[in-house]
Amino acid sequence: MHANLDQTFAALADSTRRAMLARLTRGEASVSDLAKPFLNEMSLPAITKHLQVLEKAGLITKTREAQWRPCKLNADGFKDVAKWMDQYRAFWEESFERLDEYLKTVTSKKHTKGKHHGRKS
Amino acid sequence: MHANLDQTFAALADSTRRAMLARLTRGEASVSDLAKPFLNEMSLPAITKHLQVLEKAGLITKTREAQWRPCKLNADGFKDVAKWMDQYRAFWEESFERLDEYLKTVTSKKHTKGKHHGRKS
DNA sequence: TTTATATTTAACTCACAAGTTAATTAACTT
DNA sequence: AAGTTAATTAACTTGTGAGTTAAATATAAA
Repeated sequence: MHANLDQTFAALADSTRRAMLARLTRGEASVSDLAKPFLNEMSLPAITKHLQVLEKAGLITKTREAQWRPCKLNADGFKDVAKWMDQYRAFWEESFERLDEYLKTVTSKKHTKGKHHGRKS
Repeated sequence: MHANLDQTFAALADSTRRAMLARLTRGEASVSDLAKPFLNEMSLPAITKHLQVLEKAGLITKTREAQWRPCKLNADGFKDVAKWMDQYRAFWEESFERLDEYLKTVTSKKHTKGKHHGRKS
């Protein structure tokens, strides 16, 4: 099932779904595990739908274990996004450097280096 | 005008808008420049709306020059996405490495290294 | 001042995403 | 077999995103 970027970005455009992904960085979780933080805000079928969106977007995979459906992150979707982002990396990293240059001219205090995700000094 | 991730990802979930961003990597462009490739598929007001979405998402900025509105990429939106992606980088890069390991076990041919965007060997 | 070019706003339609409740399927437990 | 827990499906409502056409605004050129 090959997701396209439209689906993947659309899946990411929802904070509930992003929170679910964040939870999954700490390891596999069942649907009800993932649902727990949201059951005061929305119903279980809503959760099921969110997970279906994430799965079709290639961001998670769901397996079966007795009556549970363990979910885990799927690298495919993330890779697609990362690959797409790569064509813009030069642009926004350059803009970090412009900021650095700027700060050097207006600031006497030293500003911490390596703040920008440790990349490119 | 501070965009949130919901808006930014939603803006990216449309191939017309992504094509506009791609065009802008080659430099500033007016609304009608950006519209040109799409005018057989959609009207000019539709283009205007797409650009408004991109602007509110913090992905482009629009300025004024006579009757034109030159647009250019805005690093802010890209940084936000990149920052968010960073918390998953370890995960999907690790999965590249797992793939490397796997390929070593099933393949006798050498497979090219540094293919994965040159990162992490 | 009129006309042409560039872009936006207004008002509307249509499709679809996100939520709901009620009913259903699936596997385990007693 | 009956009951419990986990998750999904069905059917529906509602809000919003993406497109439309027609009209309005803004600047430049004649």
